[in-house]
Amino acid sequence: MSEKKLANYHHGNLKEELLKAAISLLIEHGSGALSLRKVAKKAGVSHAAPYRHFNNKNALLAAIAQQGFVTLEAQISLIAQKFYDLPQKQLIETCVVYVEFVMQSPEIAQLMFGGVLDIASDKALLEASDNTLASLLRVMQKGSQYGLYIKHDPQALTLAVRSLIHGFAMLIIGNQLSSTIDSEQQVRILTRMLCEMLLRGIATNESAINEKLIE
Amino acid sequence: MSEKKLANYHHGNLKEELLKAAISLLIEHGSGALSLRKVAKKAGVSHAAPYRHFNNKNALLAAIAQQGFVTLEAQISLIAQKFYDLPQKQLIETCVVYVEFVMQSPEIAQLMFGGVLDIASDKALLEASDNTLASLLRVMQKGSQYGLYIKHDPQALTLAVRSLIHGFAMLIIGNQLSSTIDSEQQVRILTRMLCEMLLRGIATNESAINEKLIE
DNA sequence: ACCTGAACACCGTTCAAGT
DNA sequence: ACCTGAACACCGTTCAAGT
Repeated sequence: MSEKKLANYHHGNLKEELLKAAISLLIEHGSGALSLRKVAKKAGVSHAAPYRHFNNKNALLAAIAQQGFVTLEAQISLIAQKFYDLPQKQLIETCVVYVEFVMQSPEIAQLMFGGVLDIASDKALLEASDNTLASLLRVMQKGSQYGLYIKHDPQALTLAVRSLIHGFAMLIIGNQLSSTIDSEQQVRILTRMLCEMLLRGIATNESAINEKLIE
Repeated sequence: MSEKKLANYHHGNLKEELLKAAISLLIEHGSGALSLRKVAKKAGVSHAAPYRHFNNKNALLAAIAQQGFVTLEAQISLIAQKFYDLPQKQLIETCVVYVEFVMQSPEIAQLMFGGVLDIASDKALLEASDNTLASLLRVMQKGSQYGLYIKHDPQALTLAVRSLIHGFAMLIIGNQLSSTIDSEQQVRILTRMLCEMLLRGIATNESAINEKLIE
């Protein structure tokens, strides 16, 4: 007993260990079952040890969310790079990647987007969040440069795409689409369909002319 | 002491009292601070009393979510009735109402949509959720009858509108749009803008033709 | 500098006992 | 039938004390 304990006593990377332990508990048993004490136990330290590395439980959760934003940003940037000269494909594949990320890590997505954490109060978290948004904005700016979109500025375009795909992803992990969704393949198809609908519109030309949209 | 206590002892509407107490605690102090024991205290009963009326804490939360779905459904149906022969206005005002509901009751919205509750396992909750979705579907069907939309079936149209507006609303309460949003009036404007973008599309005709959307 | 163990004020849930 | 009070196994957080 004492041998392993002594070896780990000042191991220096307890912060990383705690993060890894927390993430694996989160994925295995859900956020409802995640306690700091279990994280500490899983990392092999006392329940008070995490407080050397995180101010409180929320700070640990914020670190997980931050890591989530970094991962998502990397995936979006990878897509942007992969389809450098195909802005419309960039857009669609970015949306696919976004939805797949949320579906693959629903608990982490809830930490990132659920509003429990005060993003603005954590500098590193805010930066990671901003970077993710910036990568999406870049995709839309690219499309604008290619003359892909009508009138609207990239900020508005980003908000529209972001809302659409975020809503779809959150509906999925919120179990609001259980009757609509049955396979991962279908999610890809629906994501593309939604992008197509936003890109081309869902109104007929006649109705768009015949009825005033804004009173 | 005994007078009031005896009067309330078998008051019969403790279930309603508990719900009201829970909702007011939820609104005042957030879901993180909501405990069954505080709810019981606020309702003036012992901490074990709620278990006569709810199987567990989640059952209480499910009842709150159910009530939320009923309220939202009523608001959507009211809009549909108010603009009976203006399907496009129906759509836009429904979206406005949806976003305003979520903004006004973010904690309840999280219960409804956050995925913590297993909606399918609670008959009453599932029914309320289904009714809400049905009211939105009816709005889209109405528009289809009026020839407002191109090709897509009402299910697909509903998914698109729902994703867009749900995403926008959840981004707002998830504090993801703090730099974009500053007033309630602006939310209305942005909601209308997003609806318009989905209705008319964001792609130029040229780009929609020049580049294949689906590989 | 880093971790432990006891302590405190909370939880959700159960259950015998009271009315 | 409905509620109470004690009890249990958990929490997050703090802090003196150990190495």
